[in-house]
Amino acid sequence: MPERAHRPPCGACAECGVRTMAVCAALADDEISALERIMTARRLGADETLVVEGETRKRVYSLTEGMLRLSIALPDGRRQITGFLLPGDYLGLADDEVYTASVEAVVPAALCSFPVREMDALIETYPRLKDRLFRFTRAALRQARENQVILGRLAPVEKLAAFLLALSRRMAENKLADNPVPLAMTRADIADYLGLTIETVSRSFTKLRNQGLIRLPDAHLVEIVDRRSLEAVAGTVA
Amino acid sequence: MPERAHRPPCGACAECGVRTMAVCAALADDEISALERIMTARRLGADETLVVEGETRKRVYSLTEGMLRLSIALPDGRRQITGFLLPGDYLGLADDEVYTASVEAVVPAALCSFPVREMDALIETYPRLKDRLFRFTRAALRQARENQVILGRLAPVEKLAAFLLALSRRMAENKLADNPVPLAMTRADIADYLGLTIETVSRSFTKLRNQGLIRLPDAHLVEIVDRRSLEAVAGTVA
DNA sequence: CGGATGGTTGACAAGATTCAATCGGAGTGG
DNA sequence: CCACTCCGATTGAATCTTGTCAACCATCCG
Repeated sequence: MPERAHRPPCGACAECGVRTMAVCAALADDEISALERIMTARRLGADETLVVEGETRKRVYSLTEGMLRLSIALPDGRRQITGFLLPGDYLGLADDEVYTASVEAVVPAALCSFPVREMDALIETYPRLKDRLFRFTRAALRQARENQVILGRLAPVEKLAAFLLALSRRMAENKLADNPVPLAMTRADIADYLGLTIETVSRSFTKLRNQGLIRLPDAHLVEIVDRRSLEAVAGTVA
Repeated sequence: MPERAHRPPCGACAECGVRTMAVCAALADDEISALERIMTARRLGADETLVVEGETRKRVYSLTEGMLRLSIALPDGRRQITGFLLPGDYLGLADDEVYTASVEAVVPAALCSFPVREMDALIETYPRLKDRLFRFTRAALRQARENQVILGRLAPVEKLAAFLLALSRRMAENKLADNPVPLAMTRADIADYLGLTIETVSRSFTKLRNQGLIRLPDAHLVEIVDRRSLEAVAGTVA
């Protein structure tokens, strides 16, 4: 059977790596075709833009591979990254009419794309779909509030420690390598996520390394050596 | 007719000041009794604690009068206020099993209290109730992300400007005095909300006042004199 | 009247940002 | 295959902002 354009990036939903974690997990195997029918596969190259804040919200997405960053820009160029999306995460939870954040690929990514209208219809048809999205939204809200604590009350090293632990935890939840943690994003991304400068992020990495809490085989791979102490540094946030 | 214990603080739902804004607005006048039946009125004195983070989530609330603060504490005593609740706001959107934040009254408050179990049942009975709560949750998520920008990327004066504008806007939305804005909370609350110290908050107020953007008849009343310029300072956040 | 609480202001110090230089790896082109 | 360039990351030094500590003020309440 030839490949169709609107097949999930990973083949069919049945064989999808995030089948048990993503939105679609709300649907049984015999219901999934309804979702497949309105779905389009989409691939993004590194740093490619998927959504620009302010655009009308026409499509929603489910990430299957790679990593995305959500960011909000200030008029003068400053930028705050409000979250990183991992495979299994849903994109479009927060917004109604227009996107309130831009979305770019951190690394090459694959996602399932759905028209909002048709997805909304499906949500009304399958209550468990709505429930699952509701659950996702609540989790996102908790995480955003957790981030408020990190941004507002932690010192740079503490922020980084909390970030690494949270990332490791989420990677584990989504069944990805969680130690050593591969850091797909750049120092600039981390800085814009934690409300710091790249220099301060770099120095914080060095501090954690010198204290023996982490190892850095290279700049994009973090081995958590002493999780307990790292948690102590993070103030048990995350 | 004598007052019953589980009447809304403001009388019956029909005469409630937030009837058109709160969760209950999802129900028609002839459906509201279902909500009234599971509801208990609750009043809080200033600084009284309603919820301690970590507790199991047994009840959810709808605020009818006053103001609440949501906060998360660090083991060493540092505190981040993640949000202020105004009349019409719902309490319990983010959490599942346990509360992830503490809740205290900023000023004397009145609220409708619902057992989670029975509320959940009602939510399943009245789809519009669920939809409204979903909408509330999305709005809360957007606001939390907005706060991430404020906390992560704005300078102190900018933070305060953004805070005052956002508060004024929300007060207007909830049909409360929006200019001059009554500041129910203390400088310490504002500091813990914006990730600053009380001294820096105080200095920022003084700066905005000296620039002629606001007037401060007293410490708890802010008149926005030059909204446009204040927005410029805030970087059009909020 | 006096004490307590919350707010403002000042002086100082600590810490992060800024600016600048260096390093290292990846990719390119000769 | 190697040299070169470019980009990201790290490190150092100076600056500047914010936090800290302290004093002072005003108001409220007993």
